Amino acid sequence: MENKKKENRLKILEAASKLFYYRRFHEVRMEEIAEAAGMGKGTIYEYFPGKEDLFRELFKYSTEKYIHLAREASRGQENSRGQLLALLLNHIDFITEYRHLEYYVFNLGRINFQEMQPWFKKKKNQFLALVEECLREGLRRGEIRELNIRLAATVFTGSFLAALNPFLIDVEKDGKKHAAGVLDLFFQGIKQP
Amino acid sequence: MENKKKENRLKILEAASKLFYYRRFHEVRMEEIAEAAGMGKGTIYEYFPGKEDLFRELFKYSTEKYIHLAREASRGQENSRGQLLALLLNHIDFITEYRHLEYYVFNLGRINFQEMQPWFKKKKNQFLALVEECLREGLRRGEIRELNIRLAATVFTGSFLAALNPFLIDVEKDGKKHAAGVLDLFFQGIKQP
Amino acid sequence: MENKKKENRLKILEAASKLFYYRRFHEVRMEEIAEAAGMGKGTIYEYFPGKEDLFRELFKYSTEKYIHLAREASRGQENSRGQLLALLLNHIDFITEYRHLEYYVFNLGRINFQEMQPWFKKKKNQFLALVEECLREGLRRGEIRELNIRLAATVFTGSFLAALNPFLIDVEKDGKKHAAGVLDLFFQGIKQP
Amino acid sequence: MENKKKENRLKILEAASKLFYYRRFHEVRMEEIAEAAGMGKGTIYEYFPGKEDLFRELFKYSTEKYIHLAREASRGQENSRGQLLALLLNHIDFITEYRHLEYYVFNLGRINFQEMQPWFKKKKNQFLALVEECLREGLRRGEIRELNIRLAATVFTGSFLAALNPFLIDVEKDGKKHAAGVLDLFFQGIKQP
DNA sequence: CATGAATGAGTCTTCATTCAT
DNA sequence: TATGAATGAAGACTCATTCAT
Repeated sequence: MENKKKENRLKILEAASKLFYYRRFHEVRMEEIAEAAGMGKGTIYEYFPGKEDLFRELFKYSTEKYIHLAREASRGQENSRGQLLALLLNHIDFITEYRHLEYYVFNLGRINFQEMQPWFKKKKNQFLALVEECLREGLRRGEIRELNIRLAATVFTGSFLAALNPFLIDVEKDGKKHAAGVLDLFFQGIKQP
Repeated sequence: MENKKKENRLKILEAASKLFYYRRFHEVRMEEIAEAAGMGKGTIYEYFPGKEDLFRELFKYSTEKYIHLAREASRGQENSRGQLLALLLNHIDFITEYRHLEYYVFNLGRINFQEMQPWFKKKKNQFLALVEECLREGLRRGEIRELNIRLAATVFTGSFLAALNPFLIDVEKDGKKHAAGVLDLFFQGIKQP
Repeated sequence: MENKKKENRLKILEAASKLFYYRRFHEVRMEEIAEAAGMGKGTIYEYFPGKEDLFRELFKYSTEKYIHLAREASRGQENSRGQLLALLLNHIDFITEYRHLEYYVFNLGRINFQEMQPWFKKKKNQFLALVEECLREGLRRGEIRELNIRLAATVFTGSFLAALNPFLIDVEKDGKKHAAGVLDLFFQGIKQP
Repeated sequence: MENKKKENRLKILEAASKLFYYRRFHEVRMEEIAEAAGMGKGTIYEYFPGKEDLFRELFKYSTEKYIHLAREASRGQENSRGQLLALLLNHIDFITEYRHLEYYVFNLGRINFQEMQPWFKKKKNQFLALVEECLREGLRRGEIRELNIRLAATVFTGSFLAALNPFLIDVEKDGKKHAAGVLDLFFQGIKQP
């Protein structure tokens, strides 16, 4: 029974995330979510107090999934280049396979979910710490020059976004093939040596 | 009369953009926008056919303003480093002073404004062309090594998106002071030479 | 305009009171009230914040109307018997003509409208004061024996209820013809002299 | 088994009557009633077909209880004054101890339970007959003057409704101490002899 | 028999939009 | 041209009721 409960909760989150990706909050009706989750309208309210709450839970769920997958990906790589490439490729996988979740992770922060700020800060630091760890080990192994680790981690993460932000490129078409290029740029810089 | 018309239109756009920054589309009522713009509810409909349209116009307005300001900023810089720094600083200024507009430029792309896709693509290319131009000149002057210009432009732009994404850093506090650091990293890369 | 506003408010109150008399709160839909008041559903919300508020306002409106009519009725009677009879007849008129309002005046007190208790107490005392005034004058004129005026006022008012409570008689059929009998009993008592 | 059935039915009625006293029909949820009765939501439906039915049964249950207690009270009194006082005191006891039931007996009549009208009329007459019996015996014994017995019974009953109507007095504080006063007034009248 | 998870009919309420002034 | 009172379509949410366990 406890299992059924968790399962249903997940069904709702997954259904909702897909619907919310293409349409904004007010464009998605609770009834649609229920239908997509294969249950009755009223049932959603057994699992979430309301639409707003469901939306916030989605935000949490997505962020945690992303960080979890990133951690898995970087594990089992031997050098920092491999680890960072793994993070890049994972990112592209995520925004392709879970593109409906990516929106929450990277863009919802700006919206005024006041009460979630502390939680969000924690998650952000968890992810940056992961990148920093890769860089720090690279430094130890002499793969990376002496530099501001936190800044580098931030910029690296930003380069991911460069690879995906619709203002810049079409991820689905060009994402994966650009990953190595992005990483090389990050490693080598653009300056004439 | 023609002037009054333009003035009112602008008043509405400015008022709306501020309200939409902190709250989502469905959280802002037309009446509020009217009030903030100093006019009656019905009057907005003299200038925009509806709420959705107003929102899209906001998108256009913001994007054009951003590109205009970026172009101005890069002008009058002598080397590519100066130009790129100018773009970075302009970006930070923009997201500080016009933070309520930035949202539209960099995040609304993902939302399915089907009919605006072509327009959006054009604008995106206008901006990337500006960055590419800076890089290409740097290349000509020997400041920059041989590389894939378009990719570099994309990554560069991504790097300063990194400088603002709330998932990563607190722009208001840390934005400006990181600009040079971000640029240096972009120029030098992270690899041990 | 100010006039139109008051007029509409009244239209709603009158329509609502009729509907609420025969059916309970949850049985009457806002849409019905609107229809009965000759306006659109949304318009009611321009005049009352919600259904509950409308209900409470109805309570106030009815009580005030009753007291107003009672005051008018007792005026212009020369002796206490005439005044009390006028009150009785007015009561019967009220519960016949405004039967839909009477419910609120005499029965809603028990329901937990906590925040209205002080207001309600004030109204109750206004009415009892009116009855007491009749009795006190009767006493002065020697029409009435020495007695506890407040108690007598209370019992007199209760006798009204006797004349109307559906647990006891059918007001519409038997109300008016019993009024004088009730009053005589009140004056003479039932005891064998 | 048959016993258990009755016991549960009573548990539900008692629980429901308490909840309905302070809140209106639509404010009390079946789940609450079930909880208060110490059973599951579904179980109530084993005993009552629905919420409305439960409410009507409550009405019957309360009315019958009241009449039963009144009958008991008037028994064993020697003169009509004693009997009427007993009825008054019983009424006050009832509305104090079973205040949650009183509502049904004296106020629900007005609500349009069409199909219950005949039943209700019968009960009403049963009670009035009880009061009339007291008066008739008083008349026989010469305690009471010649009068319209039915009217007197009605007014008497009304007089103690007065003793409880919240429009008039605060029963809990003032109820009992006024009983004798009310009765005296009823016996003596207010007229100067 | 007892239960409570699932359901969806039913209703309040909001708010973009209209239009008479 | 500007307005804001009136409107009703649309949707979140509640809760009586059902029924599989």
